[in-house]
Amino acid sequence: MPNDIFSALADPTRRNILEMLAGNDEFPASEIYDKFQVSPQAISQHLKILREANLVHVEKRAQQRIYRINTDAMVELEQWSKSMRHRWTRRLDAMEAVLKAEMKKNLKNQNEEEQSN
Amino acid sequence: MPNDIFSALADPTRRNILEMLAGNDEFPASEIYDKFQVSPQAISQHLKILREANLVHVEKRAQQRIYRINTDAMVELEQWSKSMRHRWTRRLDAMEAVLKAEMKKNLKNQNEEEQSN
DNA sequence: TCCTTTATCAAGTAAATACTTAAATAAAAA
DNA sequence: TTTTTATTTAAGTATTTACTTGATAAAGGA
Repeated sequence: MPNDIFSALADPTRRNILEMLAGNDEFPASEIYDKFQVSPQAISQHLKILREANLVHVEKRAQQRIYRINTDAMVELEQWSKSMRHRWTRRLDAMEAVLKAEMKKNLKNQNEEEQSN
Repeated sequence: MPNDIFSALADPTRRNILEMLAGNDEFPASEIYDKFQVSPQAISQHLKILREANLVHVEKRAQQRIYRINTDAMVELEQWSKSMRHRWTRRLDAMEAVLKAEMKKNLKNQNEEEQSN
C-alpha cells in the first residue's frame, strides 16, 4: 500500500475535501475553493496531493476541473486496517488454543496422579 | 475521529512498528529498537506518538515497557473509510433511482402519445 | 483579437517533523 | 550503595509541509 495515501489523509483540510466529495456526485475545483478559508492556490495544492494519492478523480470540462472521490483508495485503507486487526486476532486465537491445550494436559496429569495415589 | 491517528499513520516507520506488533503478542521497546536502523531514541519518539494516538498499549514490567497494538484504533480507521464509501455509494444509488424514475416517466409519456395518435 | 474565467504552477517563508547526540530517570543486579 | 540495564526526555538541526503572493496556461465569450 503506497505511503502517499496515509500522508495525503494526514492533513485535516484534505480529509474535509474528501468528506465534501463523498456526500456529492461531483464538484468543480472552484466550488471546493469557496468552502475553505485558505487561498484557492492552497486548495489546488491539496487537490494535487489527493490526485497523486489516487484518492480523487478529475475530469476536464471546458476550463473547469470536475473532482470526484475515488472509493478504491478507501477500500485499500479499509483492507490495510482490517488485515492488521485480523493478524492480531489470529495471534490471540492461536494463543488461546495453546492455553486450552495446556490446561487439558494439566487436568489429565492431575487425574492420573490422583488415580495412582 | 481524532486527527492524531492519521498523522501517526503517515510515517512509514510507525506503520512498520504497528505491523510488527500486529504479528506478535507483545514486544518490549528494546526489541522494537533492534529492528530498525535509526537510533533507539528515534523509535522511542515514534512510540510516544503511537501511544498518544492510542494505536498501542504499554505495560510496565520492571524496567521494561511492553508494547501491544490497540486494534480499537484500527476499527475507527476502518469505519471512517467505510462511512466515506457508503456515503458515496448511497449518493450513486439515489442518482440511479432518479434516472430510472425519469426513464419510466418518459416511456409512459411516449406510450400515451402513441395511443393518442 | 482581447478580455474574462477557471485553475494551476513557481518562489518564498514560517512552522512542523524526523532525526541526531547528550542527559535524565527508574528499576534490578552486584 | 554503586553499577548496569531499559527507556525516555531534552536540545539542536536538516528536511518537509502548508501556506502566501505573483505569474502562467488554457478555454470561452465579446
